[in-house]
Amino acid sequence: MQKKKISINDVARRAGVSITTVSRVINNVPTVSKKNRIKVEEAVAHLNFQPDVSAQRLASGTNNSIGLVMPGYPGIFHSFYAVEIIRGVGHSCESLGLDLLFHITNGFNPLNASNVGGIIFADVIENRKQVEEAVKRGKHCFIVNNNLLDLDVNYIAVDNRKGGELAADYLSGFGHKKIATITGDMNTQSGQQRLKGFKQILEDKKIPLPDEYIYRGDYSRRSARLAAEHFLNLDERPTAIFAASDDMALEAITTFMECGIEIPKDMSIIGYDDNPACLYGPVALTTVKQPLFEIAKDAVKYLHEIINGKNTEKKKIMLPPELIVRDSCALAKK
Amino acid sequence: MQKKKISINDVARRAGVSITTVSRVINNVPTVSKKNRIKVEEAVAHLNFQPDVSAQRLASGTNNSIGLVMPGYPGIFHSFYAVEIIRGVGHSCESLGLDLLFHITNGFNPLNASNVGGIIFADVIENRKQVEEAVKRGKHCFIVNNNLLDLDVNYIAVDNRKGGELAADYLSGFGHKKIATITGDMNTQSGQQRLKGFKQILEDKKIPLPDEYIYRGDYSRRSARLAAEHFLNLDERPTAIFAASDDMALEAITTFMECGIEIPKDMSIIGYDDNPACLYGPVALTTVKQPLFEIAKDAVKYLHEIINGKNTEKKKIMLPPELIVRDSCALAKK
DNA sequence: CTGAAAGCGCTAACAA
DNA sequence: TTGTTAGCGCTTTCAG
Repeated sequence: MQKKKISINDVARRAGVSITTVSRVINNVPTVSKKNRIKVEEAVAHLNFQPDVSAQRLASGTNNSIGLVMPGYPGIFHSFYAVEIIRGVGHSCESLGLDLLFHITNGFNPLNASNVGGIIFADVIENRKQVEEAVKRGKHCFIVNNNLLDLDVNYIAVDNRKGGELAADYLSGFGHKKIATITGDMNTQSGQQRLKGFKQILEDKKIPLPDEYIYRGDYSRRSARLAAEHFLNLDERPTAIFAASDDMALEAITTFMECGIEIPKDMSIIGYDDNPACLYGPVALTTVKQPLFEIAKDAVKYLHEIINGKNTEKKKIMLPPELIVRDSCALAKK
Repeated sequence: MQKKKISINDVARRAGVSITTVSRVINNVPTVSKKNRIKVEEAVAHLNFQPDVSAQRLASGTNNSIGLVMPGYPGIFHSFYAVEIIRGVGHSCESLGLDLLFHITNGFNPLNASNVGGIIFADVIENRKQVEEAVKRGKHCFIVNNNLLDLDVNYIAVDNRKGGELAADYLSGFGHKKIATITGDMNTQSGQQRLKGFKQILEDKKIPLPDEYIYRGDYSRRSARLAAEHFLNLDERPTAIFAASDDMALEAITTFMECGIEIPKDMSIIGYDDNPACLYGPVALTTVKQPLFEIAKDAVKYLHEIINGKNTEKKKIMLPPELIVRDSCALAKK
C-alpha cells in the first residue's frame, strides 16, 4: 500500500498559513508575500509534497492531459510512421507539461475520454466510429495523417497524393517508361492516396501502367521482398519502382542486389518517409519526405491551444511533402 | 469549449433515483433492483453520460492507471526493444482496463506521479534518480530490463549476460577462433551485460579477444556498418561475429555482402532480439531471443496486482534468453 | 496580500 | 434494496 498521503493541509499547518496560500504558491499566483512563499516552499520540500492531480482537475475543471489514440493493426508498431508520431507527441507533451494518455485501439471498444482534455487520433483506420463518438461528446479532437473531410474536425496531414505525384514525376523525368509501384497498406488513406497520385501522373504522361506493375504491399519489409521477386519474374521487368515506404524500398533494393541487379544502374528506386535508418544502406535512397515529427508536435500544440480556448476556429492543415534526391535513381537506359 | 458537463445528478434525476443508486449501477454493485438498474441504464444512454474519472479517483482513493517511463535517448525509439515494450504494456493495459500514461523522460525532470497507481520503468539509463524518488514516495514501481539490484524494487528482465554467453558458446562450438563482437550501447545495462557474458565464455575457452575485435556500437544500423567496415580492414579478419542486436547484425551482413563476402560461408553472424523484421533478409538470422512483449505484459499484470494489494512481496524475475538457430552461422573453415 | 467557505463529481459508510 | 450524508484534496470566489 501507499504511504499515508500528505496533503495541502499538512503543508499549510507546517508553514503556518492557510491552504489557500499553499494553493497560490503551488500555482504560481503572484499575490503571495515573499515570506510566506518561502515558508510554504520549505514545507513542501520538507514534506515531499506533490499535489493530487485528480483533486486539482476536479476542483479547477481543467484537464491538462491529452489522449493519443493509435490504431492497433499488426505492424503499425514497426512502422516509421507510428514511432515518429509517438515521439513527436511525447516530446511535445513533455515540453508543454501535459500528461499523455496512450491508447492502442482495436477500433471497437468505446473510448472513455472523460479524463483527457482532448484527443489526438494518429491516423484513423478502423476506428472512425470513435472519432465520431468523441466529436459528438464535444471533445476536442485532432486527427493526424487523415483528412476526414466530411467530419468537421481538426486535422493535420501531409498530402499523400502529392507525394505519389512527386515520385512518379521524378521517375518519369528520367525517361523511364516501365514504372512499377509497391503500394502501402490499402486499408490506409496514405496507401490509397500515394497510389492515386502516382497513377495520375503516369496517366497524364501517357505512360502505361499494367496491373502487374502494381504490387499491393502493406508497408512491411516482407511484402516488399515478395514484390521485388514478383517484378523480377515478369517478362517485361520494370526499370523504375516507387515504393510507398523507405523500409519497403530498402528491402526491395536488398532483394534486387542479391540477384545481381545494380542500383540505380539497372533499376531506379524511390522510397517514401525519409527514414534516417535507411540512410546508411547500400545506396543512399532517394525519397519523399514527410515531416511526421513536426506534424505530431504541431497537433499537440494546436490541440493545447484549443483546449485552453485560445484558438477556436477549426484547423485544416495539409502540408506538402518534399522530394529528397539521393543516389537510388538514374536515367533510363536507351 | 466543452459542452456542459452532465453529471451523476442529471442521471439520477432522470432515472428518478438517488445518485448512490446511479453510482452503484456504474460500478456494477449487485445490490440494485432490476427495475432501477434498467432505469439508470436508460438515463445513462440517453444523456450520454460518462463518469468523471478524476472525481472517481478522488472519492475512491484508487487509481487504475499506470505510468510508463521511457528513457528518451536518441535512437531508442527506433529500437525493437522500445517498440516491443510499448506494445506489450499498451495491450496489457487495454485488456485490464487500465489507463496508460506515457512519459518520455530526459532523466532529469522530476516525475509527478501522483496521478498514477504505479510506474513501469522501461529500462533505466540516466534516470536512476527518478526511480529512487518514486520508491521513496512509496509508489509502486516495476523495472523492466534492468535489475537495480541494490534497490529494493520489483523488476523483470532477461538475463543479458546469459545471452552473451549463449552467442559466444554457439559460435565457438563451430570451431571459430577469431570471434568479434559489435556491442550495444555501453550506456545500457543490456549492452554491458551482453559483452560481459560474451567475454566470459571466450576467456573460459581460452579464445583470444583482441581489442580490435570489440567494436563499440550503439544499437544503430549506422554503427554496425562502421563496425563491419572496421572488421573488413583488419589484417586478421574475424570469422564470426556476435552483434548485440538483430538490426546491427543485418546491417553488418548487408555490408559484408556488398563486399562479396558470403554469409555464412565466409563469415558467421549471430544477432540478438529475434526481431521478425530480420526474418526475411538475405539470410535467415541466427539469434538470441528475448521475450520482450511478454515481459512487458507481465510487468503490467504484476504491477496491477500489487496496486490492488494482492501480491505484496517484491518480484525479482530474471528470465533466460533462448538461442534461435537459423542459417547465418557455419563451421569455421579449416 | 490573506483566509474562510463553498463546492468540483463522485464514493462509501451508515441508517432506514 | 435504497437514500442521506460526509468527505476525497484541491481551487476559487469573496470579504477582509
